[in-house]
Amino acid sequence: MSTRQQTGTREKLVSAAAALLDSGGEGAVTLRAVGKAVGVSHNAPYKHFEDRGALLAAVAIEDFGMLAEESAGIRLSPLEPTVKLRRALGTLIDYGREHPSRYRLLFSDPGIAARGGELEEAALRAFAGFAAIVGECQSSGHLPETPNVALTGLLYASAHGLIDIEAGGRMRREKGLVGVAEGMDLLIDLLSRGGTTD
Amino acid sequence: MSTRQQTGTREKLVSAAAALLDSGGEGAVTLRAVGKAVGVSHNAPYKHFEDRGALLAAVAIEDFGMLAEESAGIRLSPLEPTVKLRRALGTLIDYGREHPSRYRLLFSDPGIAARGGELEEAALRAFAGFAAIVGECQSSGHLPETPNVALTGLLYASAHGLIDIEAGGRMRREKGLVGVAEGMDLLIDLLSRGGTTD
DNA sequence: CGCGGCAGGTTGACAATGTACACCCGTCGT
DNA sequence: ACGACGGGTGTACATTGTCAACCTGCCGCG
Repeated sequence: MSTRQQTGTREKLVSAAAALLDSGGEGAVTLRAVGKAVGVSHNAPYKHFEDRGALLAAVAIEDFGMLAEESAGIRLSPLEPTVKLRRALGTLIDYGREHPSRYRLLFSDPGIAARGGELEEAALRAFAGFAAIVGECQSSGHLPETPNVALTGLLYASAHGLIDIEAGGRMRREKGLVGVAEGMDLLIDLLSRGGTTD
Repeated sequence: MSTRQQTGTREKLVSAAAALLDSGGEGAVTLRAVGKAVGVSHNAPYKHFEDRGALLAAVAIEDFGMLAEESAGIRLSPLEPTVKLRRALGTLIDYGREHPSRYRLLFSDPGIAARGGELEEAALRAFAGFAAIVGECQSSGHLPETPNVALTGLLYASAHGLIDIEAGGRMRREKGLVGVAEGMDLLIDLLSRGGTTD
């Protein structure tokens, strides 16, 4: 418990960047705008971040941490494994719906992905939490005995695909495409149906 | 048959943009660079496209058409339904591997998705071809009787997720994550196992 | 034939933006 | 007392999308 509120300009910068991301997309996150939002000059961010990408990466790290925490909370809760799984996927879906640009930053931005280090660790932590939940579903016989990483990756990728497509503006109802939540439910249903048959 | 090779600068611009996309990512597609590659001035593109986005959209439309054609070819071939499905997904996967930036442009770029019209039609045509193949698999009992759009959307989204994650640089072998092709195979296997049980 | 228009191209200018550099100030450790 | 250094500021610059004014060869029409 710490690493928090030391009045830091740095944290304000990260928050401002996240807010801009939400309101205007990645393009709206200009160093000048971020600076103005915090009340500093457009060059101040450079005292805290290597470059624009590092600022975005900081946003991503923070959000990955948040997602990992939620995931952990769900895992430790006394719910049925499949319920946990659906709930974990639900938080991801909600996050993607409420913060499409941030979602894309974390999960779909090549520029960010390249920037390893701390960010990569944060991402892996989040993934690991999810994997654990999938593992519980497998142990309890609700999901096939496929190797855990493979199945987790598949579920994660499917969720990502659905969310990403929706976030990208495709998958409108008019086209008859299925929604994100329905899509995941469908997938889980289909997977668990073939589950017990080894 | 026409609307083709009239020596047009326009087509050269599209090709150059596609090439730059391949070699240096979306960021490398500057109007100046495209112009230089074609041998015209940096403002020439404006005589053919509304703005930079329209140029990118043209690339996307062309590629969507190509993918739709491939899809149609596969559908009309005398293969087993599931083989067709795997092959159709395979072409998508290959396309994503060979042209990651272009793939993202078509399937994962919010700026492009917003630009409806001709592009949307092209995308829907490609999707329809894929849906038809999925339909064949369902009729032949190889895939569950779930409503076609839903299942198609799910398969398409899963493939997209896997490809997108790989294209983004995540999903490295070292992390133990499954590869794109293996992921799709796994999904199809799991789905078809529960299929006949309605 | 002459000529007006127009598609397609050119140059120049502009504002926004990421980034580099030089400078400035207040707080500490010594 | 003081020097270094974290955190800030302002200026400057190259790159880029976009706009506007201008040019130019071709084509249809009088």
